[in-house]
Amino acid sequence: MGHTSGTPSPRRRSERSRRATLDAVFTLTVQRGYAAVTIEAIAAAAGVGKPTIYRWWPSKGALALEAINDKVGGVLDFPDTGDIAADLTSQLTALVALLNSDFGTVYRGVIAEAQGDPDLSAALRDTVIAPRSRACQDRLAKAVTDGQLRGDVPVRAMVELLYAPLYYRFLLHTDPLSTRQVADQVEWALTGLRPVS
Amino acid sequence: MGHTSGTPSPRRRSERSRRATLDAVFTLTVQRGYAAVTIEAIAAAAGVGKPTIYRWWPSKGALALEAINDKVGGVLDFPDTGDIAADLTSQLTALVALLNSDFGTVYRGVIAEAQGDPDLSAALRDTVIAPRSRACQDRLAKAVTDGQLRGDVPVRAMVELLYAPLYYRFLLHTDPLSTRQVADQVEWALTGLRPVS
Amino acid sequence: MGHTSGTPSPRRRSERSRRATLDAVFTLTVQRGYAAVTIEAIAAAAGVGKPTIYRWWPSKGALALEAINDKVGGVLDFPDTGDIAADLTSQLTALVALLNSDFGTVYRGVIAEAQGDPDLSAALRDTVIAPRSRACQDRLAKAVTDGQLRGDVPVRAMVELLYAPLYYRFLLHTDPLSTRQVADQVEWALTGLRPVS
Amino acid sequence: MGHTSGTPSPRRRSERSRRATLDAVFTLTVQRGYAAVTIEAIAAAAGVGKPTIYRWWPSKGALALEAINDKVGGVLDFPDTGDIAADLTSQLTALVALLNSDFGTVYRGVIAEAQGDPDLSAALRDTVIAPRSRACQDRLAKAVTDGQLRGDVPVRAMVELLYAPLYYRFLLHTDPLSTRQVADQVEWALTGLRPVS
DNA sequence: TAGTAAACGAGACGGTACGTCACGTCTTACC
DNA sequence: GGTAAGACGTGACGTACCGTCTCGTTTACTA
Repeated sequence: MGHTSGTPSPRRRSERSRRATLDAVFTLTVQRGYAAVTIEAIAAAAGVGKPTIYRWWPSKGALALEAINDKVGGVLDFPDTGDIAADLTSQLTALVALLNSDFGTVYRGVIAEAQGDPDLSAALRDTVIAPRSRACQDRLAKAVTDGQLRGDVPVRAMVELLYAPLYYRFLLHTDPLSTRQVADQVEWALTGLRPVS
Repeated sequence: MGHTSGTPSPRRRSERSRRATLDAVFTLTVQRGYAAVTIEAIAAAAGVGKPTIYRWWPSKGALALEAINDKVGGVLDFPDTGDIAADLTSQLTALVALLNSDFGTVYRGVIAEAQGDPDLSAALRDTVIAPRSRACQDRLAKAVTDGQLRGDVPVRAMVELLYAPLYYRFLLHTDPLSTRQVADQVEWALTGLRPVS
Repeated sequence: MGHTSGTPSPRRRSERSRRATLDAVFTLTVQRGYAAVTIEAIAAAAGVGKPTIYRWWPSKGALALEAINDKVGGVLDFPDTGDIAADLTSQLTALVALLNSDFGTVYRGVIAEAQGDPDLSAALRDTVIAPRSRACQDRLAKAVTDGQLRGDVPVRAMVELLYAPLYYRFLLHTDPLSTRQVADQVEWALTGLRPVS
Repeated sequence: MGHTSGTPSPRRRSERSRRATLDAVFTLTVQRGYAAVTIEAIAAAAGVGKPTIYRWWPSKGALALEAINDKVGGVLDFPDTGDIAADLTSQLTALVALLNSDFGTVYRGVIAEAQGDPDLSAALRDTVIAPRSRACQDRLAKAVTDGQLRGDVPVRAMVELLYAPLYYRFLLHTDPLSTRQVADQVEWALTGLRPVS
């Protein structure tokens, strides 16, 4: 839907146009906010024709998602120092820094758009969230094996307990995200809210 | 911004138009999805003129937010049976049911729109999230006093640890929200992820 | 076809927009040539929105046709001095002058466009050509009654014999149209149309 | 204008492509109407690359004009039975038949396009109209010499008096062209052109 | 019990962006 | 080297909504 034709052969594709388009999405979104960016403006800023954009991406959301993945694509490995609390803290701190950067502005827009676009939602989950969640789950599983974490809680639930508060603040704007709180939040998630008996 | 004139006197306001408009937003959003609903369609469905809508609401988001608050407005009291785990479970279960209903569709749309609209974001926080968060915080504070929860963790952080995973699934669509998992999730948040020593 | 909706009520129509649009078509066509004029350019030059144009006219051709009729609308009466040759000469001379003016540029464009648009072709025939042809036929019929023209040649054929050479030069650009040749041309045609003495 | 480069050497030119292109123009124009035919569609239908078309023809009009000349190119000789009325009737009847055939559809399109394209207009005049007009003029001149036509009317004007009514109906669609009326029309025109006995 | 001023429905308006189409140019690979 | 295929930048297309602005018409307070 939206494609000019049925997925053209990428052999003759202009890498120059691809790069300029992805860069323009990022720049414009940071400047004006995601919702205010139009495909026309992207095309103009990138020095690219609109049909070229529609030839390769079905929507602004798909374009922005690729821009995001293009920016942070390779970073997938989870640290393993042996200390699960320290590893989680360093990883979550990095995520907070990322969400507070220009990247966060674009990411927020994509998440917003995905609320009304199932295809984009699936792509967002599959290319951004799921891979990182899995990397985290692997590290948590090892911590379980090491005896540092309980074995009777699904690692998927652990991931949510650790990451969800960050997204909560990121998307609902109740409190600003700060890298300084991360260590405490990890600790509270690991220790639980009940008093030490 | 968006108002036809400087805040008209609400004395002569037509309650019939207000009701029809709010109902139309809700119905249309459920039918077509939030992003696909236009103010023109709302006006037509409600049998209302466009200027009437712009006279009373600055944007589709503000309109949808009022429709939401109109739907679940009064429910603000937090149960207190003396058992904090049970109270949290019942409350979170109710929220999950709500998010999985038609209400969730509209709510999702408003949250999405708020990502690019600071006014709407603030209104969403102040009228929907903050009051309920405060009610929960009060109940948690009492549980701290009762010795059921630790006193060295801020209640705001507790609220996030409990609610955030629900919003995480609601907005990122990693896993479906189910009322059956709520009790376990509450338990894990309260107990922590470390093994029982 | 092309209408935004099914013929809106003309009661609230903006006369200012109508005038500005018709004037813009004329001005732009004279400046750039009919084929080079776009509806976007018309809208911009008239200070009018594109949808307003599409609301009231189905195509550029229909718009240009109305501009033409707006320009020369009332002139329909055929002179009658009693001398058919003189009357035809004055009328045809006026037509040649018109075709050689800015009007001719627009008229040519409409005739060209009508070649591929049956609706426009019919409208052109019914609103421009047929009424004037009929007026001429009436005058010719009177000349027949007066004994100045043969009665055994259909007046429609007479009209063609008189007018067609003008259109021939106008559209095929074989020779320039000149007002000075008109009298001779009328004379040559009439020699054949006069009653056998 | 439009040429990819400055007139390539026609020695290596593919006759197969030329033929297929000219045939495609004709077929598509008859099928869809001249205005609706695009160069892309011609290229696709002919199994020819677009640059090949632009290499050899400057515009769709030039292409269609060549297709026309390719179709009726050789027919230039005017009959001479000694009877000018009969010769004119047979020739004009043939033209009417041609204009009412598929050829007429393409021809109409070219004439329309020529209204806004001086180059095409000149080419149309020089390659189609002028040669046939000259052939007719020659025949008429002989008839003058033979004493069948007046000597004081320019043969160019005679040509117009005879041919213009056909083009008038062909382009303005006031009445359908019929081969049966031709003899009468020739007669009416000639009555004026015959020498005063 | 009018008179009147507001809010109202309807919808035309000047705009902006949409997603598509065809243009004419250019590049690549083949023959 | 001419050719087919087709991606490219460009720009106009006709449409959908935007938010504003008249219009007459209710409607409900005032006098």
